[in-house]
Amino acid sequence: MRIAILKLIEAIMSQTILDQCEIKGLRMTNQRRVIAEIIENTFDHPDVEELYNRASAIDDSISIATVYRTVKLFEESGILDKLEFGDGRARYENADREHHDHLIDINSGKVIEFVDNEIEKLQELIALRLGYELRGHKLELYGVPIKKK
Amino acid sequence: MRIAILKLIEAIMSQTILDQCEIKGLRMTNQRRVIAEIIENTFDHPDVEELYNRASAIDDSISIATVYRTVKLFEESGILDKLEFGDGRARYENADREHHDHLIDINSGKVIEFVDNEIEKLQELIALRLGYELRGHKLELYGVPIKKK
DNA sequence: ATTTAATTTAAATTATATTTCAAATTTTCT
DNA sequence: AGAAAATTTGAAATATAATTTAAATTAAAT
Repeated sequence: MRIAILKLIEAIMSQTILDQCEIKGLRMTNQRRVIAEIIENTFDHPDVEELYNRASAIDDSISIATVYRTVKLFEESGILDKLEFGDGRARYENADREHHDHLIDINSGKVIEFVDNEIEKLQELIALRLGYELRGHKLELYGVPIKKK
Repeated sequence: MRIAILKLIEAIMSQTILDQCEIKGLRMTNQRRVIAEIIENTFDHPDVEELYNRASAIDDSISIATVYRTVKLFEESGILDKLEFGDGRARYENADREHHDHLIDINSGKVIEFVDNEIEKLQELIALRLGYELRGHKLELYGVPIKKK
């Protein structure tokens, strides 16, 4: 019973991207539904090209121009976050996803996600000290695995 | 006397970019000298366009192609560090400068440098917890100025 | 000083992300 | 269903950072 209530709350809280589109009165085309669906179930940071590949696998009539238009639309609607990693391409992630940073294994290239509240708070504090309100950050740690004997 | 010794040590330690070019056997043209000079006395993070502007002010025969070529050469020689913020252009700074992180004003694009020992230590700790030995990191804070009344 | 090899210039080219266009299609409204 | 408006397609166009090219210049070596 309590579990049922929790699930209900969860259902109310977690709007799907489709719901958000609905609320915002966006006209829902099949292309937008496909892209929304992909973003919904994506936990990485695809660029437009990659989104286009994934979308094409589901509906191969989608054009890359539509992907560009849709991510722009979704971003302006607050559904997507645009990320700029310095490689020239914009990357996107579900704006609903929880924040995380990355640790990159410089031997294997493996990427580990982590969140550390202390460091999050410290960053805000540092920004504040410098007279700024923190709006975002990018933290990447580069390391090598510690050998165990 | 002790101060004199300190100054001597400092002189030995702090090679100019010109010295570094010498050591690396790079052919020294006037254009390269001008660019080296600018970087030596620069404490911000100019992009190529900006370096070109500053260089042109000193020697207006310098072409932007040379600036591109020279920053590439200097970067490959470890004289310059290439920075990639999210705006598509590469920025450069003297590789000799002490480590620091960056706070980027997302309204003006202004870049503020900072060092925070607590956050440095915390990063090592986080890496350690994840089973890694920290070898490097990249931290950028993005913020907006706090309005004062 | 002369020679050789590297470098520079200015313009053209490449590379690549993103936007735009006209025509065709699809969605929404009545 | 039918009409109007928005959207999509595929290709072409745009924007712009970075690289390359050929001819001219310059640095370094002899």
